[in-house]
This record gives sequence, structure tokens and C-alpha cells, in this order.
Amino acid sequence: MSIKIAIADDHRLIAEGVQNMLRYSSEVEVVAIYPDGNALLEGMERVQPDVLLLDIGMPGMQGDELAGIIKQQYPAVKIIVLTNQDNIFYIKNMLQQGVNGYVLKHVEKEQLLQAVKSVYAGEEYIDGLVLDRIEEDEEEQKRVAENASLLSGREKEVLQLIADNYTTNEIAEKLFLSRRTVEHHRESILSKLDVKGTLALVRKATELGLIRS
Amino acid sequence: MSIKIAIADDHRLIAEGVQNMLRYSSEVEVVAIYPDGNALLEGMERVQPDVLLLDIGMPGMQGDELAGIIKQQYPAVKIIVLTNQDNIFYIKNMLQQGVNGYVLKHVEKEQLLQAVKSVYAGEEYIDGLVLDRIEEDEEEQKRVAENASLLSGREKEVLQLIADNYTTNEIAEKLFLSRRTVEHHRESILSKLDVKGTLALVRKATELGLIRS
DNA sequence: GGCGTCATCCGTAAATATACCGAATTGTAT
DNA sequence: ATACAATTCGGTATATTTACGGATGACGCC
Repeated sequence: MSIKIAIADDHRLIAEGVQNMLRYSSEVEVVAIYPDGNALLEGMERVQPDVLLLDIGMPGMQGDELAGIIKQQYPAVKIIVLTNQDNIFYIKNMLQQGVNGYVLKHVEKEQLLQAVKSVYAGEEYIDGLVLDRIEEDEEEQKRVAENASLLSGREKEVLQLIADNYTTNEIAEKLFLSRRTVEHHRESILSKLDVKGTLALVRKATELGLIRS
Repeated sequence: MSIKIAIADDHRLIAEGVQNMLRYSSEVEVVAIYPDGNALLEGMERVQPDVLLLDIGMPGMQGDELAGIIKQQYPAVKIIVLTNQDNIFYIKNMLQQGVNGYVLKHVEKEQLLQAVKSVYAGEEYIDGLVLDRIEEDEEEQKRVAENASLLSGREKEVLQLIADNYTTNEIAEKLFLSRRTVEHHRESILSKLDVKGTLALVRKATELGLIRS
């Protein structure tokens, strides 16, 4: 018995491509194609595939929400995200929703087939490039954490207000501090980040991920 | 006689999708699929299609270069860019290379077929969303031009140096001006952009496209 | 207890930036 | 020719930032 596959993709071209790729594989069978999230949810009520290839982007119903809903309602259905999105936030979001695979659209026939079989067998299948992204992100997170510990809590607070274009006096008022205290924090920050001037300060802080922008 | 189509796309999935989409159209015929630029150039020596669907991204050989080379060597071949790139620079680059069509990958079967037939008939076929992008860009260009005329040449010069984190004294030295003159320019810029402080100044200037960053 | 960091505050000084004033020259457009 | 904008320079004053010095109390860690 072949593995039943459904495709949910708002790009008709992709759906056709997947269909064509798997056309001559006896191990798998495309049983449904859905062009949007609503069609997918309706279709799932009638028939559940073994593996769902998912890439839906539509207003109010993002792919990650869809993945969550389906994982909740049909836990037996394996989900492979098949997208061009290599944005780390998107990736993490999807994985958090409990998807079983993540494949980018540059995928080759054999790889796609392998991904389908892997998740069907209960394994995870994550594209190598996606794994790279995740690793990069973890290093980035570590780096930011180190940079963050560079500045004390109060300094970070002052830094944020500086970045928000407040003057030292205004910051002192906001934080109920003496002007001199804020000036002192300011000096410490400049010294710790090793820059000259407010402009360079804010730039470096942004670069280090120390402030929300 | 059907229209001969070649597909050049480093995404196998897309090539398969196009093939599948056009499978049952008697008016067109896919005669070749190339996974990269080199294969495309080699293949073109042997056989020229009527229409080339092009989306190649590879190091050292971007799609726009490829389009230019092919347009030069085989002027009779109509080129349709079939890509997800809706970046305005990419679009303008491609159109400048003289491509005959520009279609995004969310394309439907009928639209793709229509695009092929249009360019084959000697017309242009540009995706609606791409046209929107071009229009947006024209408005943006106009806006930037207006903003640019807001500041005089010298002011823009000073502004750039301010953004490069030079102090007024340093700028004066660089431009062989009195410190007071540079201060005056600085005031004018602050006043014209209606902001307070260097940080906000540079931010607004960046937003208005007045400085290279 | 002692040590270090953090957070708070102060003094003094110099450098920088902002603000408003005026004015001369030059070139361009009306 | 006259008017206007751009560019240049000056004075004065204040606000802000940067830089150096030191001090105190709180708090956690060894």
C-alpha cells in the first residue's frame, strides 16, 4: 500500500511540480491538492493523508497556525513543511507547532521522496540548509546573550531610551534619577561598547541586538 | 505547430511543475529543461526554443546576465522570467536586459499559457503584481527626488559625513570650511528635516533615502 | 569578613551640538 | 536688473555630550 500524500500550497506551480515529481513513484500517491487553508481544513474532514506537504501563506491564516490546528485535530497526519521560507523565526515557529519535516523548495525528487518516507516512518526530516540556519541562530543567540551580559540592567534601560532619542535630562526625569547618574551610565555604555558618539553607540547596540528597534 | 518551450530553473520542483502544467496543452511543448546556467548555454547551441522560461540563481552567473547573453546571441528567442523575485532592482535589471515577459511563481496554468502565447506573438507579458511593484518604485523615485531637492548639494555632503559619524570639526577639516559654516549647514538640515538631534537626523535621512548606508 | 559589581550621586572641564542673530559673495532664474 | 537660493563666515548663548576625578550604600559570592 502506498503512502497517501496531500499537498497544500497556494502556488499552483509547486503543487503541480510535486505531483509530477512523485508521479512515477509507486510508493507514494498524491490524493489531494489544496490551494488554500480553508480548502485544506475542509478536505481534511473527509480524508486524511498519511503525509501533508504544507506551504500556505494567506491573510489571517498563516502556515504555522494551520500546522498547529492540523496537528491537534489529526495527530496521526505527518506534516512536512515545503517552502522557500528559510527565515529562522518562521522555521522555529513551524518546528514548535510539531511539524515532522522541513524541506526547502530547491528539493530534488529523491530528497522529497526520502523526506516523505522518513516522516511516514516516524522520523524527522529537516533540510540541511534549514539545519544550518538553526545552528546559526543558536550561535547568534549565544552571542547576543554574551553581549547582553556586558551591560547591566540599568545600563540597558538607559541605552534603550538613548536609542529612543531621549536626552540625558529626559532620561533622568523618566527614571527618577539624577542627571549625573544617567550621564555616568552613558559613559559606562560608551566605554563598554568602545564607540564614540551617540550615533555610533546606537548603531553598535543595534548590531549587537541590545535594543529593540 | 506547437510553441517550443525550454525551462531553465535551478529548482527542479518548479521545472517539473511547469512541465506538468503544460502537459496537456497541444499549443505548447516543453523541449528542454536546464538546471543551471551552463547547461542552458550549452543546450542553446544545439537547439533554440521559441520561448525560454528563465529563473537561474547561481554564483557568478545571475539570471540577468544569462538573459543578456541569450538575448544577444539568440535574439529570436523570447524570454519569460519565471521567478519569485519581486525585488524591484531585480525586476528592473531583467527588463533592461530585454526580457519579453515577467511572471511570478504563483502563476496559474491559464496565465502561464497566456504569457507564453503573448510573448510568442511578439507582445510583452508582465505579471500584474510586478507592474504594481514598478509603479510603486516610480512613486518612490519621485518621492526621493523631491526629498533630495529639499537639501542643497553642500547640505547633502555634510549630511553624509554626519551619518558617517564625523564631528562638526572633522567635517570642517575635510571640506576645508570654517567650523561655523558646517554648524550652519547642520542647523539647516535639522530644520529642513524637522528633527531634533543627530540620531533622529540620520534616521530620517536614511528613511528619506538621502544617504547611502 | 572581604571582594567585586551595581547603582546611585557629586565636581570639574572641555568638546560638541543646538539655536537665533546677522552678513557677504556668487550664481541662477525671473 | 532684480530677486532668490546657495554658500560662506561671524557672534553669542545655551544645552548636551564626553571625559576625567572620587564617594557611598546595597547586594551577592567566596
